[in-house]
Amino acid sequence: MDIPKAYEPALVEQKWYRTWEESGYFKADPSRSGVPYSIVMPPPNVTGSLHMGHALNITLQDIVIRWRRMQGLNVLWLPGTDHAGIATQNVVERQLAEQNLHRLDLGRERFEALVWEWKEKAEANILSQIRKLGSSCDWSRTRFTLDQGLSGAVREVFVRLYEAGLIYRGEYLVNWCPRCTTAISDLEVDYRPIDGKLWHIRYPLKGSNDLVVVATTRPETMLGDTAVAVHPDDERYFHLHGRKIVLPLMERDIPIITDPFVEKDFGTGVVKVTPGHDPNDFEAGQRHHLPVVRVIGEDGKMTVEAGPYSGLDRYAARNRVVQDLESKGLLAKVESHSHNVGTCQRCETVVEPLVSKQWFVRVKDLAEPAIAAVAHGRTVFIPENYSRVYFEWMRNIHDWCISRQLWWGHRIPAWYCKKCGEMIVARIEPSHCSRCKSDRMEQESDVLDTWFSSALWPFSTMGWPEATADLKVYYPTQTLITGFDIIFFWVARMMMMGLRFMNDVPFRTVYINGLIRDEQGQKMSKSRGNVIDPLQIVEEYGTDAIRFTLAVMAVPGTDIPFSVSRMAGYRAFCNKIWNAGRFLLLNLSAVPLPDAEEMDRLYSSGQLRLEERWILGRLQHAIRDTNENLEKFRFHEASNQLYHFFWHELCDWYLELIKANLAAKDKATAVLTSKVACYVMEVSLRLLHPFIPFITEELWQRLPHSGPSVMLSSYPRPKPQWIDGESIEQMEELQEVITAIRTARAETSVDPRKKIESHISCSEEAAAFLKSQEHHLRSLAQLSSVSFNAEPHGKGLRIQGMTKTVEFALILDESLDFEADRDRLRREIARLQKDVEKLGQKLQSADFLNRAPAEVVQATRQRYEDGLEQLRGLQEKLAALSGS
RNA sequence: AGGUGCGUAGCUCAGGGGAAGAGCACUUCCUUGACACGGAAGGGGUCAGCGGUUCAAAUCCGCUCGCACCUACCA
Repeated sequence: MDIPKAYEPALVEQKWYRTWEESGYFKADPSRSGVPYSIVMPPPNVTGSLHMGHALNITLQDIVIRWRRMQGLNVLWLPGTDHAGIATQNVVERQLAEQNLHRLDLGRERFEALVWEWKEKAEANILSQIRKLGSSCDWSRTRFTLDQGLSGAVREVFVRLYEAGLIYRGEYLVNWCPRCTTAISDLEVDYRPIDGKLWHIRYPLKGSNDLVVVATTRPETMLGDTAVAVHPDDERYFHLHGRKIVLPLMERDIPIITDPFVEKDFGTGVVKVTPGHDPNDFEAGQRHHLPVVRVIGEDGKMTVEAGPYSGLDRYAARNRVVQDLESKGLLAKVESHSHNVGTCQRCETVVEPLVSKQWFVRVKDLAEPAIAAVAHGRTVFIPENYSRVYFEWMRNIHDWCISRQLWWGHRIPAWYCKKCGEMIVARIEPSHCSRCKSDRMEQESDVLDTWFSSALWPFSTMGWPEATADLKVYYPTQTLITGFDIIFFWVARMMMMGLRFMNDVPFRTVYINGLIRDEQGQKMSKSRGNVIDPLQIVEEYGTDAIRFTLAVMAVPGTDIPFSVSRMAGYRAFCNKIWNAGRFLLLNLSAVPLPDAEEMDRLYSSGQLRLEERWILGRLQHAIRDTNENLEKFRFHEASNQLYHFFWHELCDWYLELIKANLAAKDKATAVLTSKVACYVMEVSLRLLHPFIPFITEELWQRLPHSGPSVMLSSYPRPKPQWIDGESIEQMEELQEVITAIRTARAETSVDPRKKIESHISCSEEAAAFLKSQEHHLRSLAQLSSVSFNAEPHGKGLRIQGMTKTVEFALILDESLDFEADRDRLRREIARLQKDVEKLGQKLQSADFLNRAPAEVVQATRQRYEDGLEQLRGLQEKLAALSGS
């Protein structure tokens, strides 16, 4: 048998992935039987390549999908990518900038062509990375948000919402990025603390020599002031009510208004009102019907409305305004003041709030059913507290600005008549104006916010608005797995759109995965230089190792400090699995894999030995736990528990215990042992497959199996009747005795290879049991002989020890370290004494005896008595040793 | 300002009302024919602090301290 000593992922991953894909194992078929189970993959942006967050997200989805597929469900996992408007446009713009070019130099068409070129490359790269992670998604259904089909869905939704009055166009204050030269939504603004200044400016009161002092962090906006406001109840300023201000520098009269939005305690309690450049002021302006003066333009420079400051950059204008005020004696004082400044999430430029004509979705009516759906549990968040995050935002939702002044995205399906100005919103480009019949129509140049198309993803990808078989079978999807950072951006909007256009929630469960951080818990970022490239990790450690690591660390909703050293531990686990398989391959008698009936027969035939009944029982536990944990999306517990089962039960004990029998000269014994071992291994591989698909497939194929692929085999279901309490207890006893003997040997520095004589005294019952397992005692504890309840013959030195049920002596014919032995005994005695004391106290308490459940009291008493007895024994041994 | 989460072994983290867990690191020993990406054994924790509920609290509740994050907004 040609099987390498160490698992080499590179040799198997590509091979199996290609086989799976080419055999069509990933393909969904709406016409097949089985309960549908679908997931749409959160589409990665075509901005670059996958990061660890994607690796986590994709791994978890694949685990769920492979598990459900093996359970026999009718599975669809639909992959794809997102055009990511601003982000992708920025990437290409940056490349142009390197050649000293701007997109305006190219024009819209040529620029778009360039972005498409980029997209093709990025997408190909991303999809191949997704493959490398072992993802079993249906590639025949791969979608891209700018695909023809999806674009059709976008248009359809836009038109329907417009016709329903839920989309409107108007002049409002929006967040504007002067660098990207586009509007961005509230969610795309990051606030950062900035050490700024608070300028106190004297505003002359009209018709008097009085001055009113206002405080501002943005003096340049005063050029656009159209009022000054005070709180209506502020006694200090009652005399100002109804008066006017002569706005300095601009020398125009503006009213003093009263409005409760003014905070009396901040600054001077008098605030300048600039409806054109501040969200609060904009609203105040609407309340008081103030004119809007736009002094800062879309390029971040002062407009003609700024008079003498026109053409200056907004920051240059600030300096000039301050200088001019100072020279006129109108600057009362300057304080340093730290405050939050909004910046563009994509390019970090300070955002300029400004009034412009934009498209909006009226969102209240859409939000209501989406709130209700979660409130009624039609969609459930895991962990559950994220529903609070969702509610909080949904209940305070603002209209959604969906237009972007970009070139990369879905062009808004609105046309304007160049002749009469009529606007037409339509599914197909109108050939002429419906009002004046002119054929000089021009399409709206704005594109839609990326999230507008992403919001349709769960159904647009399945062919909506056509009534496709996919939609019928696979919508709503079962599960969405995504990060908390896009609950508002994406999850909430999919909820709204799904309910509106499909009349049902887009997914039953939203599992929120955590953020991947570095080992020190720092966010991974290029600027910190702590980014780990998942594909590089895959090359170094293998896909299975990274997948298992991510699964083990995936505690729902909490961040994951990704640790390479920890992953090395899970690579070792893969290697362990490999070698367990290798061991069987090298030692099995040639037997076919026993089927379920044969195993049932064997189990009830009474031929199975302790270790076999035990491991079959433990296997059922593992099966049950894995299924239960996956059901609850507890990936970390599912995988951790499998790790423990496979390594520390199956490998450490079971495989060790069957070695002799596997190699037994007695053919029947060897065959029986082989059969059970085959079975245990085969089930374990199936159990592990969703987590570590490659190594399990490779071993499964090499070992006795039936069927074309482990990924198509059935997922193990527990057989509770194979959980045999007696074998588990007996096994524990055996393990305890073996471990105690090993400990005694190790601590007294007996040569580990030396077979030694042993003597055990215990109850008749225990003796009978241990006698039946004598071969195991000998091989695992390195004993030459075991005698029971008889005085040891021979006069060698003795090491003594005990467990709950036995006392033992190991006979040596050479000197040994008695002091070490005494030390060991003293330590054990001290430890036991503490325990026993604590238990004794508990048992003294009448409250405990009366109120604690009977089985707890019983268990406590048992432990107490065992402890006492052990303590007595140990003290005797110590005394004997000290005497010698 | 409001909210959420976290503080458990040297490090990174699970667990969660009835005997402290994992990976890595550490100590000692072992190249015995699955595996040194290994085996055996071991050291190491008043589970942030203070109070409360309970027969029983690392676990539930309250407060304090420290650390993250989210939302809102600060003229």
